[in-house]
Amino acid sequence: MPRRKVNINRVFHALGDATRRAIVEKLSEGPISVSRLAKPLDITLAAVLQHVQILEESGLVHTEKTGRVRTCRMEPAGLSAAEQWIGDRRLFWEQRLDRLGDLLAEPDED
Amino acid sequence: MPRRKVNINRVFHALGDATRRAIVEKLSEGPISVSRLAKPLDITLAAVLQHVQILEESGLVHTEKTGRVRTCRMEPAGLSAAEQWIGDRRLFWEQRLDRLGDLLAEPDED
DNA sequence: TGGATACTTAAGTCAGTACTTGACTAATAG
DNA sequence: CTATTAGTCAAGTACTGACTTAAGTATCCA
Repeated sequence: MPRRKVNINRVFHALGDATRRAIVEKLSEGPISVSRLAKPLDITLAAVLQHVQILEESGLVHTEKTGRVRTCRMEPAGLSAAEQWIGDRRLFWEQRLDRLGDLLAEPDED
Repeated sequence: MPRRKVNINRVFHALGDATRRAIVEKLSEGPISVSRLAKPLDITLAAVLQHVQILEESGLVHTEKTGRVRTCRMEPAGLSAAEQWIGDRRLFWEQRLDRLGDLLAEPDED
């Protein structure tokens, strides 16, 4: 159950940034703190936090603070929403090709 | 075979814009001219053209000019690349859950 | 208690992006 | 041939978005 409603608009916007995709890649290996997320990235902790917030608002990521550490984890529903949007497009595309194929396959020569 | 190399970075960036996703939605129903693409959108033709160019550079869309009409069509490889990136993330996520499940499932077996 | 750690917040900078306008070219219909 | 249609190009503007710095809070450790 997602803790926050997924917004497809925000999800795609969030994934549009390479740094945020790098964060998602890291998070898909498992939960991790903000500062450990920041370590391999060449930007300040404050900047990483901003990215994390955007990811959280999109519904892709959930975070939780325990003591002074904020732990980030994937919220798979966000990615699923994006995947489904893409899948829907492919569905349209394939249905269209099917109809096209039907037309071309018509055995109506004489 | 894609006419242009797909760049995952550009693909996600292109999909990050709502207007461009609307264009992709329209194109997934079938090829269409730039001006017909522009009609339902509340922006100028020039702006639409700019979006189409970005989509083309990302490898999501292919366009071709015949006479004075430029026809745009989907290039499915672009969407597939994005879908695969997402799928890969989910794979990592699920593998992690599996390992976690294994640990939790058998406290005193063997 | 005091210093280090892990964020958090606010403000500001700067580049990139979406969009417009206006002038232009090329194809096509009357 | 002329008018219209369809797109193209080049500036220019306004806004957004990524990033930084700097100062602040809360927690943890010795």
